[in-house]
Amino acid sequence: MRIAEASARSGLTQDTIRFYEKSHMLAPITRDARGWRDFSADDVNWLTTLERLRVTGMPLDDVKHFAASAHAPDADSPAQQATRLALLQAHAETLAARRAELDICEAYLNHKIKIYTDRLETKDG
Amino acid sequence: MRIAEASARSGLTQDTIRFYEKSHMLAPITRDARGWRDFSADDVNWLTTLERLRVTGMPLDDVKHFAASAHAPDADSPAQQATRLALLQAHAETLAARRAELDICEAYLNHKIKIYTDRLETKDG
DNA sequence: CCCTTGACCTGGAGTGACTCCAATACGTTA
DNA sequence: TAACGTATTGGAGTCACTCCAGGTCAAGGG
Repeated sequence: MRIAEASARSGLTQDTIRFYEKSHMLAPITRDARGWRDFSADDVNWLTTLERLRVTGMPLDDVKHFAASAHAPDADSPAQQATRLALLQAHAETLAARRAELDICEAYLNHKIKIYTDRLETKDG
Repeated sequence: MRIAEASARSGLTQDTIRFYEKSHMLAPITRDARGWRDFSADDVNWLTTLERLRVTGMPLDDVKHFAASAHAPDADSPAQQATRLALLQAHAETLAARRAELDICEAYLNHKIKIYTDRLETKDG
């Protein structure tokens, strides 16, 4: 399929897909007679995985390591799988930390909002 | 106080404080005879507020509007307070959305992690 | 008196992860 | 033949910092 469909299916923009290809995060994408990219179903699955990692905010350097491991000749060896698992686990920890931060921020914001609403409500008192 | 102490108290780096000043997000900071910034307690309170907004990921444009309202001559008027309240409420909504996204991402990550751990555990079977 | 140290100053370049744009190419439709 | 739609490329722009080179100034040490 062409880049428009790959984009629609993976949720990544066409620009982001091209950017990921430039950054060596994809297996080589074949080209048709016109020089247009021709994505396989596997390619789209990989793009979808990258999209999920991206939404979680995993740094591109980590995504690159993940990609390198997944595209290595021995990608399915226990060692490579352990490498990828370690990346995912480390990232899960940063997400947990971010959630904690988000909690604090929400509490702060709600506190501030309450101060403002209280003040505005009693402006005639 | 000087910038080092303002930085320590507010949690912002010295570079970020200078950047915020350049970007007109602070009330004018007085300078001593040497030309060094001299922060008042009020200045530091304001920096601390900005740090909280920053950690929540409020876009700088919004923070600038917030700052403009807080430093307006009629900053304490109901209209200006309502302006700031609206900014905070809008931001609280984006935080709620981000939390929802984070939930989905954590679920996805945990799912992936489980797949890997299961596969590695049974590698000898 | 000079030298070093340390805290600060400035303008400007670099970073990460895209995102947008101009110029170009090619096949199809009117 | 011209316009249209879909793609290509390299490179510039964006956001929110972050870092750096080169400089000033006051105090302390030899």
